[in-house]
Amino acid sequence: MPDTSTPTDQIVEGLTRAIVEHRLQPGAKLAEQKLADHYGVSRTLVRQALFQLSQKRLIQMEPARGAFVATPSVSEARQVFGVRRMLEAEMTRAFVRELQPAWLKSLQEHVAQEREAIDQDNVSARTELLGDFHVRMAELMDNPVLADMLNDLISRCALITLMYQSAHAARHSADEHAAIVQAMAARDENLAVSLMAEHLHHVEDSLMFERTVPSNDVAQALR
Amino acid sequence: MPDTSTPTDQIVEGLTRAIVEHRLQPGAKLAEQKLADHYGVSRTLVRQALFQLSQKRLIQMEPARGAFVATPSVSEARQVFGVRRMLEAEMTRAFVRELQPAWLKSLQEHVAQEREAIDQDNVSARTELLGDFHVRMAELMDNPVLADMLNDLISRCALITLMYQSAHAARHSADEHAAIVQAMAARDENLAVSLMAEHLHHVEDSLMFERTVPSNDVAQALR
DNA sequence: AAAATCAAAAGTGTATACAATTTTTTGAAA
DNA sequence: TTTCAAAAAATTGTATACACTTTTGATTTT
Repeated sequence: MPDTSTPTDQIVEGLTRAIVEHRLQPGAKLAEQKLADHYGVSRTLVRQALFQLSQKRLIQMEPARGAFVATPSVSEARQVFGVRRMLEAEMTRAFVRELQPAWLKSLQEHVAQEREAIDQDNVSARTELLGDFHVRMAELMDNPVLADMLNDLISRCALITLMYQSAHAARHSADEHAAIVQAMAARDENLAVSLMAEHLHHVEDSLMFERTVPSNDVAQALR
Repeated sequence: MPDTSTPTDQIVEGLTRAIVEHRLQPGAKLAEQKLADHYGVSRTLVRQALFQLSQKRLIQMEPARGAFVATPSVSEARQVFGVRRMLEAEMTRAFVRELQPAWLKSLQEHVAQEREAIDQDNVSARTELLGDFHVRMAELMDNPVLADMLNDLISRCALITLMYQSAHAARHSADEHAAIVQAMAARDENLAVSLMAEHLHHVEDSLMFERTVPSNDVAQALR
């Protein structure tokens, strides 16, 4: 496919994946020149990318000290999940009310993909798919504003989520997604909404384990 | 107070105000060099500010063509209000559940300020205050994640809202805010939630009038 | 007169240069 | 050896330079 995005977008993309997949440890320093060398561009473009990432709260910039992979606090994590519950409960309600057969099919296929990735122990794929389930709902409802917003929230969660989520918890998530889709198929609005709320509670509760300590080497993490 | 923000932040701030207060018309070209001259900095800083604004959807950047004040479509406006209803209904519920006396007092004072600005026909102040009512709730709940998110959504609305909102509609909004606070004071969770949902519907419905056409001159708009 | 064409001007995209700040290293004194 | 101080190196913040694209406007063609 022909490079549809700007160089800056590619850097944002690459760093986002590295952060969300935890190849870059929270707190890791992101030195501009090193990134520039890695991507074969000047610091100008790297800086643009870093500014964008700081707005998405994936990195934190300290004046004159540089950019660091964000280290969201437990309190911030709880706030993010709290907002997700507020938003997604009502989103689920609207989804069931406007439900179209094609939407169900799409979500069912999505859950199948999740299970495949989990069975294959593909951590980065399963992570992305588990988050995308929620974004997919917004997309199906043809609401890009909602989809964008969820995407941001979920990226932010990912920094926390993937820090802690076990394969077991991932399978649990996929099962809960399936149960939600089933409630939707039965047009049971209240059940779907409460399953979604519970699901988000479970994900939140499954998180706060101690972390592993991945590599801190930028060049290696970006491959 | 000692310049707490970076030069870039000041440009973002200045442009945000100019856009939200409609001194810069939707669609207006934002030429980098003109902005740089106005703020007495180089294009470098202006570009950083423009990128930030484009992420907040206040401006739209077209490759090699430059930055333009966003012109949100009616469909996008409806999506933004839809998301706000989803989010703020549940926020209102949580607010009443955790209600503290000091929160009520703060909101009551806020409504008083709104009415003062409306009585004095201070359009930019009333606009800001009417939006801030919603952000204030999130702040009182001590949830910066929610507050930030609402702030972004409301800025985005402002582009639409203030384009169309009459003094009459503004007073109506303030009255509805007062009614919501009253329901909160009575600890009537369901009433507060439904008043909030209705309020957002009313604001949305009051908007879609034809627009006036303000100045298109960047230098003048920024004073 | 309207449409098409091409040169000049203006504007954006990226790299580089340099000043200001922070971090690291070095070396001397306690 | 540890601690502190100063110098050196590395890094960030901003401005400028230049290539490339778009826009403008004059000129030619139909």
